Parts: sequence; structure tokens; C-alpha cells
Amino acid sequence: MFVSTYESAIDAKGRVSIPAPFRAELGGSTRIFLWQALDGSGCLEGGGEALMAMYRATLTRLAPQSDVRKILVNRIIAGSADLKMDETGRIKLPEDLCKAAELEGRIKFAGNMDSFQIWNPDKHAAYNASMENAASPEVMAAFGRAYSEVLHQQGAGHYNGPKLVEGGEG
Amino acid sequence: MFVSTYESAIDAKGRVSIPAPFRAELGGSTRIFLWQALDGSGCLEGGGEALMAMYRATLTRLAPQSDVRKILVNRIIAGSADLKMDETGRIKLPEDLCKAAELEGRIKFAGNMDSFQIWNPDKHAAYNASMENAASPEVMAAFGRAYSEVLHQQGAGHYNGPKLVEGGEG
DNA sequence: TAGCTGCCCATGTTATTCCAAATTTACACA
DNA sequence: TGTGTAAATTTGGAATAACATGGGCAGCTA
Repeated sequence: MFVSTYESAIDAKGRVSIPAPFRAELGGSTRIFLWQALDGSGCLEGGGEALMAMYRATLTRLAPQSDVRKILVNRIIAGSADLKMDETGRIKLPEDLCKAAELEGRIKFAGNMDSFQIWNPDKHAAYNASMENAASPEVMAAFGRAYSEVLHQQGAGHYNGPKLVEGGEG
Repeated sequence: MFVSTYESAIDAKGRVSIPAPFRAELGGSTRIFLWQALDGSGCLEGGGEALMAMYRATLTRLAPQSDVRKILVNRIIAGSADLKMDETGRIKLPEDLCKAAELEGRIKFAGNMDSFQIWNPDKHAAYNASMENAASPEVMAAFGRAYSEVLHQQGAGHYNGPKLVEGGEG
């Protein structure tokens, strides 16, 4: 799982170091996919081969000529950059994606569970600020309900404390 | 379950010993996640891989582009520090989290069932004081109702005395 | 030829590991 | 109930490894 937030720099050649913990999450694969986030937040979203395989399986389930499928294939599949890390864990960010996400100088990598995000630091700070006081009672209640459901599903009625539900992660 | 409260010190390098009972609760895993508590109390909240796996399962249940999910992913996933204990059970507290929770010198670890909290001692004392006379009849009534529900669920209507509900924990 | 790309090595910084001492806690025995 | 011994835990500091980053060089492309 991609967790936490790291800062990194774009060097004179347009190269960026992927944070080591994220690299470990890719499971030895050096292939990275990057595309513009679909939610309009202005950041890039990325992942490795495992994520792209999940997306492929997901998109394949959608009706072949449906608008939904066409849109998602266009944005995620056609819109992705297919990059390869060098031996020191760096990728070269494509110019068009940099421009779209307003990336230059320093950038932020933010974990997003199965994927990660790449942010302009100022935009990321603004995004964080908008989340700062957003954990309202309603939000916490929704979280609590979902958490209870997971507990009940795991323990079949008896709560035995949290269990590992991860699959085959390193 | 993370139970009781312990005091610990931050050394010159920003390292902190996790109380041994809490370490045992992590089940041999040396990975610790820390983030700012969502309730605005100003403390940090933390847990191990098992808790984070539970949170992942919980967050995955929430609608993908919903505000609730975005807020919680931002605060818990992207907002977490991903730390590793050394062989003597210490972690290095990130500076930004220390600043946010006003931690320096001595700190308090407080059990919170599935997670634990890290407090500035003064803030913790104030928090405790605010709880001192807070166990009103209404509070106790709510507790009694919930407890009864659990009893009925466990004993299928017959109360046979308290049962051990812990799993195979240390 | 100029620019881009991939590959390689060098370096300063940061984080991690290792070792050892001091303190606390637990236990057995008187 | 008090005391001594052993174990576990908490500390402090130094050695080591990992990481992010900068730059060089050859080969390819336009």
C-alpha cells in the first residue's frame, strides 16, 4: 500500500527520484504508469504494473462500446505515460504531464492506497488545508459505520481485534 | 488491544521508545504508522500493519470519489508517517508531526483499543481532567445498552458470564 | 551537429544498524 | 516482608548502510 507523503526534486534533466518506500511497493518492477487524475484536482496519479493489471481487469468488465469504458480507457490507458525507472530509482517526467500538473522544481508524492499522486507542493498544501477541518461528525460517523462492517465481516460477530487482511504484499 | 498509559522521552535525535506492552501488541511487526488524530484533540494516533490493513479495507468500502473517502484517505493514508522500529523498539518521530502535536522532551502513550495515541503530557492531563466528571447518567445508560446488546449477541440470549473475546493475541 | 536518452559513477546527507551502558522491573529466596 | 540476583527495558552514542541528487559519457535521433 502506498502510504505517507514524500518530497522530491526535479533535476536539470527532468528526472525525479521515486521515494524508496514507494519503490518497494512496486515489488521489484521498474515500470511506472502516470496519468492526470480524473477528479480534476490537478495532480498526477500513478502506479505500477499491479495497479495497471487491476485497471485492465476492471475496464474489461465494462460494456465494450459504452461511453463509460471509452472515457476511462481514453483517460487512463491512452492518457498514461509508460515509464521505466533507471537503476537509481528515477523516472523522467513527460513534459505534457508536468505542464498539466504545473510541476517544476520540487514536487510531492502522496500515497493513495493502491496508487500514488504527484503534486505541485503549493497545490498539495492548499488541498491539505481544505481537508484540515473536514473531518466533521458526519465524516467520522461514516467511517465508524464502515469500520464496524469490516469488523463484523472479519470476526463473524465476535470482535477479535484487527486482523491482517492484506494480500501478498511484501 | 492497546491498553493503559505510559510515559516516554524523546532523545536528542528525535527517537522514542515504544512501550514494551504496545510493542507486543504489534505482533512482531516493526512497522508503525502515525498520523494526526482526526478529532482535533491535537494528539497523534498510531498503529501497526494490522490496523492499517483494517483501515484500507474500511476506506475501500466507501464510494471512490466521495468527499468522505477523499478526506479520510488524505488524513490517514497520505497524512501518515510510515516508520520502522529499530531493534530496541524505537522510532524516529517526524518533525512535522512533533510540531503539530507539540511534542518535545517527554510524551505520553495512551492506549485506544485498536490504536494508540501520543500526547503532549500537559495536553493529556487537561484531556483527562475534562473526562473526570463526564461519566453522566446518560453516558452510563448508553454504555449499558451497548453492553447488553453484546451480551445477547454472544450468549444467544443466555448470559453465562463474561467470555474472553480476544483472539490469539500475546 | 545538437539535443535527447539511457547508463554509469561520485558525493553529501540522512537514516538505520549496531554496540554498550544505565535503569527499571520481575522473581526467588531468606 | 525485605533483599539479592537475573532479566528485560530504556537510554546514549558511534559505525554503517541507504538514499537522493549531481554530473559524465556513449549512443541514438532528428
